[in-house]
Parts: sequence; C-alpha cells; structure tokens
Amino acid sequence: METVYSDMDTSSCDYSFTHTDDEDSRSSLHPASPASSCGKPPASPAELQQKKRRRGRARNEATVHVVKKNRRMKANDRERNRMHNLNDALDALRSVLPAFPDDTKLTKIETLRFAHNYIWALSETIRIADQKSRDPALLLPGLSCMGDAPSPGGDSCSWPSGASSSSSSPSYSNSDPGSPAAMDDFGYLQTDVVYSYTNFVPSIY
DNA sequence: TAGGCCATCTGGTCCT
DNA sequence: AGGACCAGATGGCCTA
Repeated sequence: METVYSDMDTSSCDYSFTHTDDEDSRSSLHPASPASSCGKPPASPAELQQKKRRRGRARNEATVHVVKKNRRMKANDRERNRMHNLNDALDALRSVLPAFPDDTKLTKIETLRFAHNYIWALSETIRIADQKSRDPALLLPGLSCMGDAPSPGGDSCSWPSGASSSSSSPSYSNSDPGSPAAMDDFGYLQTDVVYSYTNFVPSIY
C-alpha cells in the first residue's frame, strides 16, 4: 500500500512525499518531485519572497509530519511490546495449567477459559475437602470420585450440579468437539485435585 | 477455499 | 504531553 503525503502547499511543488509500509520501518521520506521541475515561468522578486515564506511553512509542516511519524513509530513499538508482554503472561498461564497429552498449544481464548474453569475446579475441591475435614461423615452424592482413592478408570465421576450454594458451575464451558483439547484418554492421576480436575476436563472444555 | 488464529498498525480515549 | 489501553482493520499462515 502506498500513501501519498501531500499536506503541504502543493502549489509550491515542494515536499510532496510518498510513503510505503516498507519505508515506515526505515523512516524515510522521499521528495516526490524536485522544486525546480514545476514547469512554471520564473517568478518576480515578490513572488519569490512569498514562495520562500511558503517554503518555510512547508518545512515546518514537514517537520511536524516527521515528528508525528516518529511518535507513531514509537507508539507502534510500545504497542508491540505491550502485546508481547501480554503473550508472555499467557504463556506463563499456560505453563501452570495441566498440559495436554498431545502437546497442543491452547489458543488465547482457550487458555483463558481453561484457566477460569480450572481455578473454579480447584476451589471446589478445596471447599469440598474442607467440608469433609469438618464432618467426615458427610458424603456428597455425585462426588464419590473425590475421595482418597480415585478410581483410575475415571468412571462416573462428575461434578454435581449445584453442589453448593456458594459455587457456580463455570460459565465458560466450551464443548466444541473440534477443539484440540477434546480428548478421551487424559491419564494424569497425580493428586486428588488433578484427578478431580482431569475428570472435570471433558465438561469444562 | 473458507474460516480461525495471530501479529501488527492505527486512531481514539483515558490516565498520570 | 506522553504513555497505556483498547478496539477495529488488515494481511499472513495454517488447517479442514
């Protein structure tokens, strides 16, 4: 794409710039046409004087233009860095989330939704464990898999709908079958938390 | 080839 | 005034 910068006094044939995206990175401005090639007859001293003034103004505008351009480039640079920081944070988030067997990198939106649901699952686990520690006799129906001995088969473990008045099921439930994380054999059984999480995965994703 | 995801640019707005 | 943040536009790459 080429943009023509000609916000100067065009009648003077001075300082008309062409600009391409490539040139942006090099911060170059090209005079499109030399001032002497306007094909006009020689001007009177008064006209020359006026022309000089106009050219001075054009130079000022050219300076303003260059300043603006430099400011834009700096802003672009900052924006780029900002987005890189954001991506680094997303990578850090991915790194603390359980990895998937097929090593598929979660997309940005998937990472955020996954993290949201994962946090929810963990807090549910803590809450239920806390409840159980206070009253061991308390057995929550539908959470039989949350005990001390998770069944590796991961059979009918599921999160009870409305297990608590203080908890709500994750709002981000993407059950898109085409999603890279929709997997069947997710066999990480390191802790109860992870176990409950892994059993939860099919429904949170 | 369409659709999804991503990086980058850009202009506007808000904040310090 | 300058930087941070945001959202829209655009183009490239990849995959079904």
